[in-house]
Amino acid sequence: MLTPSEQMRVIGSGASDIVPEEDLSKKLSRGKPLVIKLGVDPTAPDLHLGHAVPLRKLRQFQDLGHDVVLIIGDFTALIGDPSGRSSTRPALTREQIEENAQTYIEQAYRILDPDHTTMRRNSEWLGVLDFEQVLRLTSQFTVARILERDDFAKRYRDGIGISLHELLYPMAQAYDSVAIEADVELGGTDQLFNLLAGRELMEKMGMEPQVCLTLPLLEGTDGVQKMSKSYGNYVGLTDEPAEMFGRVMSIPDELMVKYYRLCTSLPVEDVDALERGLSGGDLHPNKVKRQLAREIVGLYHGPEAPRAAEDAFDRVFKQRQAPEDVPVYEITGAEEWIGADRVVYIPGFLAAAGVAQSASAARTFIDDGAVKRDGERLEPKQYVLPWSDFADRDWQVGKRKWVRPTPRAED
RNA sequence: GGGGGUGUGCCCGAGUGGCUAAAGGGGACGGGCUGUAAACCCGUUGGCUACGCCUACCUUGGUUCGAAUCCAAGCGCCCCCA
Repeated sequence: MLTPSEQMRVIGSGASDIVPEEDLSKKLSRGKPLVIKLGVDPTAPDLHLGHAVPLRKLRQFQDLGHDVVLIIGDFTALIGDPSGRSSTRPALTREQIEENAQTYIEQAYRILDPDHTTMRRNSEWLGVLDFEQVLRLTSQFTVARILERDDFAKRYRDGIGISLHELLYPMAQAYDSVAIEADVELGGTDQLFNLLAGRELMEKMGMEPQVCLTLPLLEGTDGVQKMSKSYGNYVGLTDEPAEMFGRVMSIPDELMVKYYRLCTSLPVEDVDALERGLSGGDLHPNKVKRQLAREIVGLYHGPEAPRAAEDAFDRVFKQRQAPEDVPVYEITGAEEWIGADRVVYIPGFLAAAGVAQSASAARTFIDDGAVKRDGERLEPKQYVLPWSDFADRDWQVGKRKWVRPTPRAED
C-alpha cells in the first residue's frame, strides 16, 4: 500500500475539491481501508464519459486498497434529484428504476473492480423509515440552510415551483452516508451541497463525518453543456468503437486537455506536456485529438479497437468514402413508397430507413444536396428514381448516415 | 379561504378576430469552408408522392362567414393577501 501522502497525490489528481483535505489524510493515515461512497441516479440507463469520471476515481480508490460502496438511488429516484435542473423532474416508476439500475451496474463494471465493490440500494434504509423517523431527520436541517443550495435559491427567487419533497433530497442522500458509514463521498462539483449535507448529518448523529470529494463536470461534445443524454452531447461507454472515435473527435479543441485529464489514464506529466505543446503550437490539434480518441476507444474496447475505429473514421470523414459495412435496409417489396412500376419514392425510403425523421425532412435533405447515391449528389426535387438507380447502392444522408437498400433474398 | 396572473412549435418568446404553419432568438439539422471541430457565410426546421391538401397555438364546449386571438367551464403553473 502506498503511503498516505502518496495516496493523497493520486486521489487529488483530477479532483476539483477535497473538503476538508486534512480529514482525508487523517483517515488515510490510519492505514485501514476506507469506505468510499458514490450515489448513482438510475434515471438514465446509458452511461457516458461523464459518468465515468467519478467511476474512474472510485477505481483508483480500489486500486489503493479501499472499499467502494455504490449506492443505487432507487428510493431517491422517486424524488428525482433537482440538481442542475430548473424544474421538477418526473418521478420514475419502480420498474423503470430497477431496469435502469441493472444496466447501470453492468456498465459500471467495465470500470470498477467487481470484487471490491459493494452494491446497495438506498430503499434498503430509506424505504423502511416511518414518518416519525423522517420527522426526526428533518429536524436536523433548517429551511434556510436547504435554500442555500444554488438551484433552490434560484428557483425560489425566480418564482419557479419547488415541491416540498424535492427539499428532502439532500437529506435523503445525506442519510445514505449515515447508513453505510461513509468515509469519503464522491460527486460532481454540482453535488457539493448534497455531499456536505451528508457530512453535517453524520456529525450531528455523532459519527465521524465523511470527506467530500468533488470532481469537475465534464462538458459534452458541444463543449458547452454538461454531458448528458438528454442534450445528445454524450459519448456512450457502450458506443461502437467507430462511433465513439467520431464523437470524441467532435469535441471542441479547448476541451481536449480536460478530456485527457478526466477520461484517460495518461499520467499527469504526459498531459501537461501535451498541453504545453498545444499552446506553444508545437503540436497539431488534430493529431492530439486523434490520440485522445484512440486512448478513449482503447480504454473501453481494448487495445486493438482504436486502429480500426480510426481507419473507419478517416474513410468516412477524411476521404469521404462509404464505411466498410454500410447498414443494409431490407426491401420486402411491400413498401408503399415503391410504385407499381417499381419507381421508388426516395423520401419515403429515407424516412423508412431511419436516416431522415420524415419524408418531408428527407425532401429537405435532397433539396439541400445532403443526399448522395454512390457518392453522387441527387439534384434538388429529384424525389423519384427507377428501381435500377436505387437498389443495391450506397445511400448517404449528411456526413455520417449511410444505408444500402437490398431486396430480401428469396428462398 | 380571497384576489390577480399565465399556458403558443424542441426551448425561450411575439402575436389580441381574417394578410398566421404562426415574427424574433436559441438549439438542432444540412451545404460551404476546415484539421474532425470551433468561428464564419448560406439554407432548412408540423405532416403528406406536395405549387395543393391535412393537422396544429393546454382541454372541452360556445360566439362568428371566419379564432392562437372573443366567451364559458375545466386542468396545470405562478404571485399576492389571509
